[in-house]
This record gives sequence, C-alpha cells and structure tokens, in this order.
Amino acid sequence: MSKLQPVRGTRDIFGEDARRMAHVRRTFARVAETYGFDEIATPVFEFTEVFKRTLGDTSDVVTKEMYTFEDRSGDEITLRPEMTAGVARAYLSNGMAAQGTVRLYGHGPMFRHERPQKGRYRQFHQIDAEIIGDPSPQADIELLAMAWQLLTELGLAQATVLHVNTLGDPESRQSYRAALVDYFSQHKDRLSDDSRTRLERNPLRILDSKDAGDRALVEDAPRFADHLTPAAVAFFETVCAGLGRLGIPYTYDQRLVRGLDYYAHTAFEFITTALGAQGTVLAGGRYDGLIEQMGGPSTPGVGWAAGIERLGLLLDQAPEPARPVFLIPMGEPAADRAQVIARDLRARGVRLEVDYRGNLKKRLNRANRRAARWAVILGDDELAEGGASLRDLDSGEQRRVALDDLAAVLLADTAGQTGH
RNA sequence: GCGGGCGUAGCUCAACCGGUUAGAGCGCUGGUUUGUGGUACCAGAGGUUGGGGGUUCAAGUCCCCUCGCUCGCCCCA
Repeated sequence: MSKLQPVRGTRDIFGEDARRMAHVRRTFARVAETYGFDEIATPVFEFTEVFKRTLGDTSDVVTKEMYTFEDRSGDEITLRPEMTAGVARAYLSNGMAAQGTVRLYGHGPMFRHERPQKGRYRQFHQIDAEIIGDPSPQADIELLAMAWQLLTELGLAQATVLHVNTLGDPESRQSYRAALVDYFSQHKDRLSDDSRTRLERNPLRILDSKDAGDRALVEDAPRFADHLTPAAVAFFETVCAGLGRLGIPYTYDQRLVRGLDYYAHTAFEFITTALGAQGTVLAGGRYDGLIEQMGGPSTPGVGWAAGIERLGLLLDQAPEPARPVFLIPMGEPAADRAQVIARDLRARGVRLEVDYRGNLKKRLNRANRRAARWAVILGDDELAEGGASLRDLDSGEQRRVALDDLAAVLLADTAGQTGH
C-alpha cells in the first residue's frame, strides 16, 4: 500500500466530489462575472521570496507549512499556500496599476504541509476574489455582498455566520498592539504555553485562543475599539451600515484577528459549525500594506478566499450527473452506422453514450445505471427504413423516429437538463 | 510538529476465549436471452486480513515498529 497511494493529504477527486467542486467553481465564476470581476490565473508556484515577503518570516505558514524546494536551476521555489500573494505579484509584474482599480477572481490548488483533517488537505482548492486599488469601504461591501450571494446561491447562507471585525489603520493597530503586549506581559505566568509564544510572535492571536485560562484573561484585556482612530471607526461603520442596508446578517466579533502587519480595517470570516475544527469556510479582509511590502507602490487591496472542498462538503446534496442519451446498435452493420450517427449527434450537442456489448437487456440495464434519459435502439429493422427506435426510459414509451429527425427530437428534450 | 481512535474484496461489514481451505450483501463480468430496462435465477473474477517483525503447535485475532485513514491541538480554506 505504499507505492500506489497518493501523497499524504492529497487525494483523487472524481465522481460526486468532482461534481460538488465543479458546482462551487461554476457558481462562483458566474457570480464574480456578475460583479464585474475578470478572471486571473497565476502560477501554482512562485519564487519563495514572494510568500516570505508578504506572509512574514514568523507566520506559521512560512515557518512550518510551505512546500519549498530548490529547482534544477537553483532557484528557491514554493508551491503557493494562498492566492493573494501571487495575484499581488501579478498586479505589479503586469503594471496593472495603469488600469486603475482591478477586480480579479480565480481558483486553483493551494499547498500547505499540515496535518490533514476533515475539510483540510495538503493540496486543497480555493476560489479567490481581490479588489486592488480601491481604498474605499465600498469595495469591502461589494466583496462581502458577492460572498453572500455566492453562499446564497449555493444554499449555504443559512449554514454560516458572518463574523466581522476591524483591525483599524496602522496607527490604531500599533497603539492596540502595544497595549495588548503590555497587558499580557503582566499576566505572563497565567498564559498558556501557546499563548506565551504568541505574545512574542503574534500577540493579537491570543485573543482567539481556545484555552480556557487564556479566555479568562482575554475578558479583561484592552479592547481594540478603545484604540481605534476616528477615521478607522468611520470606515468600519460604513462597512457595517452597508451590510445592514443589504440585509446581510453579521456579528461583530472583536476576537477575530489577522496577525500580519499589512492587514488593515475590515477582517471577516464566514463560519460554520458543520465541519468540526475547520469551521472557516470563506475568509478575507483588507490588506492595504501588502503591495508596498512586496516592493510596489502603496496600493490598497481587499479580498477573500474560500475553500472549495469545504463549500462542496457543505452542499446538502451533490449535483446530479447529467443524463445522457444511450445509443444501442444491435449487430455489426448497426454498430458501423452507430459510429457515424454518434459523431453527428454529438457534434450537434447531444450528450451521448454508445453501448456496443451484450444483449439488449444488458444494455438497457447499463443505460439505467447511467441514468440515461433516452435509449436509441438501432437494429436491422430500423436501419432498413432509415430510422431508429427511441425509447423513453422514464415512461417506457417507444416509437420510431427517422434518423434525420433524431437530433432535433433529442435536443428539444434535453435542452433543459444538460445544463449542470 | 503534538495527543486520541481505527485499518478484513471496489464499497458496507462478518469470522466465538487465538484453531486449520477468511465469508456475506452490494457492485463488476458472463450466461439463461444478438431485440426490450429498473426486477429474477446461475456462474465467474476479485484478499499477501495495510506493510514488517515478534510471541505461539497455531495469529485477521496478542505484542512492537511502520505506513495510511480519522478526530482534536497549533494554524488555517
């Protein structure tokens, strides 16, 4: 069982899983286009620098989760652990600043070397949306509106809760961070081990610790709200008002944080309780400092990403496979004709499978198992008169149809169901 | 990276306090039937019981290691 197994944390996606994920992707693409986003596909690997600079040297993702290697020419390469860094790099590489604000969406595999769990893989897939170049809270609102519409169309809006918080502007953050460090340092002895390291590396993270002792301390910790500048407050209130106006339910969650310095203002997560410890299904926020940190001009940005597997897992039922037409030629001459007939029908858009083997009973049986809608039976009798027997596999009705009319008849019926 | 649970056919599961050729259902292939389905009957293929080592007259069953899956922690989609 060692050789023919996929690498830990990776898996083959087919059948129902593939259908669930395709449904998520297609729904997302449609909604994103509707909001005026253009598709972008960036490479699945980048120079390691790209992620190191944006994620910071101390984040968990960089220190212990990246798939990093040296390629044959000696370059340090990393499989992308998330999409934003690559998109930001593409924005700079292609001089997109000249276009003004850009709205980009994309999807694809991401890689993190973590312990797999339900809804968590080492290769997983995300959909991603970014608005780069727009400093206004309107951009945040649109992005959230789009996320909400996506979840609604997937039937998941009720299954998730939107948590929002503000991380303020840089001044707010610095002031708050200092206050937090000060406070927790005084109670260092009561902090959990994990949180003691957080205090060094990423003090905001202590706020969402799951440790009971930490939580007690957090109760009395300084509040971000008390350290926000008036401008930061105004920004956040605009976002919240927008959510209210659009009828998007949310809860203000002061413990929702992002560790890295380039984040600013809005942070949000859509959370479900249906996936165990992997409750976050779609998350994002504003990253006004990121592009500058990467070496570009100061450029605002907001975005979010969602796990396709997680969304797919939450769909209460998988999309049904499309129902094909089953072409059944009986005998050699019919089989020869069937090749041409099949090609012509497919060229006109009929979803068609041909079954050449076994007696009619067996073949109709297979047609059932493939959930075929129609069986087209082609035998000597039919061929003699240039027609075929068309059998409705739901009702059992059967009639003769001229070969020339076949495509029209089948397309008239399947038009409504071959969608997806 | 740390801790708990679990590994028997493609899938879901049997196999007593260790006991001799590891079974069943579903699925798959063929037949009853080159021409009418969702049913039936018959037959067949498919297992190094995840892998390795140990204890024993004897291991799917007990012990150790390892790999994989799974749940939680860290972190995150």
